[in-house]
Amino acid sequence: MADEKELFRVRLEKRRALEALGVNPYPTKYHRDATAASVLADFDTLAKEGTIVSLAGRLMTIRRMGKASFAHLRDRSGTIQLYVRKDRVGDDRYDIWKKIEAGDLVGVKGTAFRTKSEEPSIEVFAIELLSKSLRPLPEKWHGLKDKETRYRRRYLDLVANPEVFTVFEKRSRIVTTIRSYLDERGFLEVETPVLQPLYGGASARPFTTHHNALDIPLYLRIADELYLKRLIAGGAEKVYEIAKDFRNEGIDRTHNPEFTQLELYEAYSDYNDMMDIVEEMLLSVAIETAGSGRITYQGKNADLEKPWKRLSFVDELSGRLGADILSIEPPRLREECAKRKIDAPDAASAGMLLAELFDHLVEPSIDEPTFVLDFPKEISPLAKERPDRPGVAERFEPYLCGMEIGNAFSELNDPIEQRARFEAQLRLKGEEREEAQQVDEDYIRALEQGMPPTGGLGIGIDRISMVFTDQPSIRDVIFFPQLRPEKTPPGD
RNA sequence: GGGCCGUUAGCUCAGUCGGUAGAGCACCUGCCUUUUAAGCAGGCUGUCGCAGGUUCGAUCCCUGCACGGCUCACCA
Repeated sequence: MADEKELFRVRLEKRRALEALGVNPYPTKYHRDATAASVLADFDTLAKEGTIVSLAGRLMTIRRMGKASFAHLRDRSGTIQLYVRKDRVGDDRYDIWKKIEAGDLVGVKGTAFRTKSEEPSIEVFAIELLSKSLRPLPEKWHGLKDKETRYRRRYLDLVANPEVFTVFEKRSRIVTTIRSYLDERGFLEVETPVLQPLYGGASARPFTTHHNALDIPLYLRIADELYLKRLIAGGAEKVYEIAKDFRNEGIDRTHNPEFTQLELYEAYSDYNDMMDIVEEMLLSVAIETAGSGRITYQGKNADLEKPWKRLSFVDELSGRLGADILSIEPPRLREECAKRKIDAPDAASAGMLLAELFDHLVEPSIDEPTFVLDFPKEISPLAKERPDRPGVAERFEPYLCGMEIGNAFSELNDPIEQRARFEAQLRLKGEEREEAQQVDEDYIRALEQGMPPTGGLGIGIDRISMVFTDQPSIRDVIFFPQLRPEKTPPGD
């Protein structure tokens, strides 16, 4: 009687028995006027005044003792003990109660009292089945640990491990805090196309789909950048979008094929203003989620109350290599890579080699909240060049707790230059054209119309959610992370 | 894609130096009106991830595969 099918059959049997007793196993509504937490918060008053409270939730445990039972009822707010006595609910209702089991959703009415051991409880006089559960609960003591099952059946994970909710509540507060921050500063929240005839705004492989009526290929966006900047060209001045992007690439602890990004653009600003926004906005997120700017991620501390460290990509890497990286020829860069056993694809350009070297030599040592500045222009096709430093882009990437959490720049708004940059990208990427920025002629036309000088910023919402909820994997901040489909789906 | 680890009952896990397997929880039956990892008595439960190989015999050893985790690589 313990294999899965048998457990299911036994529960179905109980459902039938309940129906035979005139019980609808799936009624439409239940009126409740309290939660476990609200009762516990106000317990002594409720007990003294004998107030009738009505609660609803899932039965997690039942301890039956013949003509009386104890059970724990859980709702989103918490857990409270129920005491069900035969002489209080009546013989008929007690027969029904005997067919209700752990995992079922019920509504109860009763009064507050403390047991001999002082546990605050509800003495129930009316109990109603609200939804029959046909599958067993995971182990009551050890819970559900298997990660695969937890990710695949998040509903079961949430039942077995309610603390998972707190991570997602925090994630929600993070997004709310960001919205308030931007709304208060006059930013307009907008929506731009997910389905795009050209993909752009990042270097990544897209998901491809097809529109039947138009009979054209469409791509799921890899970024919203180029559309948001069209709005800036149209005079929007301050816009943002918090949206899903899709990148057809590998999955690991920090990458999910669909992920959420904040992108914002502010006219008449530059990347320095974007740094101010990152510092201020994330401090407000930290205060909201952690109570202060001091946070801990996986044992590492970060203090967001201090200004972020500035680290120059070009200077730092030049220091490590003992030469000005912007004037090193590609063969020498290849040597440097080889010396350190860093993979250097034949097609890699100077800029790509520099990015490789940086990722291996500098990135691992980034610990404090840091803005990595001064990226080579060649790997920053949408960013303006620094007027005082040719070859260097007005761009930065914020790093929090060692993790890259975004990307920002003074937006390139010279249409002639932008076209040249797009074309250079296509040449550089060679066969890997799919990852290159495509030449978006309409975007260039928008720049030709005239886009003000603009600062732009992208922040990975999943990544910062990992940090602010102290979760080691992106899968722990996404309810339904992408997994390979189950080999044998349920349903026999 | 490479390396390492995992996969045994619904859940959490043990185990078999090769002889087709166990515990606790859950579940079933009975008793029990202040229990709380309720208790007592009795009971049920398995393609040991999948497929080959070696062997008289494989859940165990070997090979391949699947799924997952970690990690390296790739990838903003």
